[in-house]
Amino acid sequence: MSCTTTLKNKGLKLTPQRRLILNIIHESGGHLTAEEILDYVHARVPGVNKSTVYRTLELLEELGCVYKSELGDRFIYHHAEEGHHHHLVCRACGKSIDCDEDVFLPVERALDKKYGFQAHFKHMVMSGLCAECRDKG
Amino acid sequence: MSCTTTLKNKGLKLTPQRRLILNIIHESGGHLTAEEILDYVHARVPGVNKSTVYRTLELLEELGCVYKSELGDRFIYHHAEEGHHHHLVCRACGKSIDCDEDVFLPVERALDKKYGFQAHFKHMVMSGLCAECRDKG
DNA sequence: TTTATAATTGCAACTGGTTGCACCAACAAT
DNA sequence: ATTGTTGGTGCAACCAGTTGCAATTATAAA
Ligand SMILES: [Mn+2]
Ligand SMILES: [Mn+2]
Ligand SMILES: [Zn+2]
Ligand SMILES: [Zn+2]
Repeated sequence: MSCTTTLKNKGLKLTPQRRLILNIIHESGGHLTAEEILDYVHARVPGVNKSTVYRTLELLEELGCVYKSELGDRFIYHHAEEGHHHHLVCRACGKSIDCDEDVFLPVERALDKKYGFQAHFKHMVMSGLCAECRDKG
Repeated sequence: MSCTTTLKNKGLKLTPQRRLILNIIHESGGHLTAEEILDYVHARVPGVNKSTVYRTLELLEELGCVYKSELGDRFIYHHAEEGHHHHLVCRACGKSIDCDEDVFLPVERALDKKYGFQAHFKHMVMSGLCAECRDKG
């Protein structure tokens, strides 16, 4: 479902500020921090308040329109309708490998079967050792 | 390996402040926020500075002595030598289900096989729908 | 012991992000 | 058209957590 209809279905409004923030995340193709988004917003419409931006990001995440992922020491935002994938980040060399979205299917099935729990793993960022760094160290 | 030897092996010191923080996390049995840890530290030794506490928590996490997990809107610290498990948190009713640590083994094996990437999933907190709430909604 | 080196802490200033609140805009009911 | 209600924004004060730095401590070399 599109962000626009998700908002409307909940009686929420697609204000100019929200449209602007959604456009910025969408055009970027993913991986913007809140601070970067705030900068882009100010570059286009200087008057928008930072609390509006942070509140909008929180709202969009709760609605499932964007995903928030912990990447190293910061958080990045990713449009939910972009191509789905995960990231493997090497803690030794810092390299990031794109990862197929299906690797978590066995976990989702096991959690459902054992606990009746319905979980979805979206745009996960995993820290670990890449093949090269593992062979060295 | 124990925290003490991990520190010594890296030329780092087990100062009274660090020992105190480790004891607090260990005795709690897990799930303390940084702010709660800071409060417990001040209750025992009022002079310790907050920057020391935050820097110590960051250090212990990097060393792998404690795990930091995102639980809802806050972060909790968990002693690495406590019993290993994960948490399933229902986003509808808030209930937390303890989860077997082995559920991520298929993912760890798949990442290793497909990408040569070595990842370890420790004390994960997963958001989703529990059985009861799924049946209702 | 004396000196050099590196680790650690406390302090104070700073910053990213949050919160309470008054005002404003959209919309529905009368 | 008027009123009532709900949602959204800007503003300013606030707070948790970070950072730079000088002073302190432990350790090792001379
Ligand atoms: Mn991505
Ligand atoms: Mn736990
Ligand atoms: Zn690597
Ligand atoms: Zn539930």
